[in-house]
Amino acid sequence: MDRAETMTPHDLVPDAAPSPGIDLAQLRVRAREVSGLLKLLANPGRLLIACELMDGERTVSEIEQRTGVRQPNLSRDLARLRAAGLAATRRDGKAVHYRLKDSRIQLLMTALCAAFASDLKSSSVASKDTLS
Amino acid sequence: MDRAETMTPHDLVPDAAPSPGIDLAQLRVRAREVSGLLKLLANPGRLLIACELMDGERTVSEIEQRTGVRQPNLSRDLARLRAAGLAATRRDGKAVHYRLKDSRIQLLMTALCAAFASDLKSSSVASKDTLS
DNA sequence: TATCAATTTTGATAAATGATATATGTGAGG
DNA sequence: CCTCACATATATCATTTATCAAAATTGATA
Repeated sequence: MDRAETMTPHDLVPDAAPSPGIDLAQLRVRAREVSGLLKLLANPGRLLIACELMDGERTVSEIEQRTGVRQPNLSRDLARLRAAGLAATRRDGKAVHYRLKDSRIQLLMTALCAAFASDLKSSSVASKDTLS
Repeated sequence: MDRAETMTPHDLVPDAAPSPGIDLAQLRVRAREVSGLLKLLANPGRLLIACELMDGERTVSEIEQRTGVRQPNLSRDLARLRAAGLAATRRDGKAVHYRLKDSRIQLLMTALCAAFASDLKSSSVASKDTLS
């Protein structure tokens, strides 16, 4: 296929780090943990769930309606978020309210918004997952 | 098991959005695309690879040495990054140099650094993946 | 050709996913 | 108290996808 196709001359890309002062050390050391967090968001359904929770507390049924993720799968995904310490719950009668608990996921979601917000140059990064 | 166990009173968590002005609309609309990008980083090896490329251009062998990802797997992961339009290559004799191409992955990596940099309260988000 | 660098392929195993069925837990009425 | 309906949780299963290691392949240089 197209192995090393682009072949751009190096001169066009200064070899320096793009963002000068960022500290990658923690990321390297905790690569497992970080990638685990990313994996939780690396699914269209769970990403939509996270979007919902960014708006504040939401009931399971509310999330189901608004994301289209089917209830059993939704419940499973919410359980995953809880197990990872990213979400917490509160029961009010029959309904269970979910909310985000961990600040890192909020930082991350905010960064994602910044990266994709007014980003018209949509790339080819795609996924084959369906939506539950 | 422990269904809705935490039961924290709602009062402790104001229902308002944590970050006021962020625009989740794009994230929702492009959930597939975004989760596809996240999936690429949602693996310890690939995350380490991305860390390397944040520092600038790197040869495949350099990345192999520094990340410990075995060469055939490394090559496949780099190919994924290329296919997603996130990385570009330049050949110099036998060596192929990789570099990051897309600004979104850089924003994302920077955000990850910010989220995990001086974050001592390590959570239980973990992954079972090994390192290639 | 011999050799080193990088890529692709293959096969085995594990994990995620989506669908469906079933169970639990809670409040409302009888 | 008992049962029903509703909200949520869990179990299970078939299918897809990701993972890693090992082997075979291509590319470039000496």
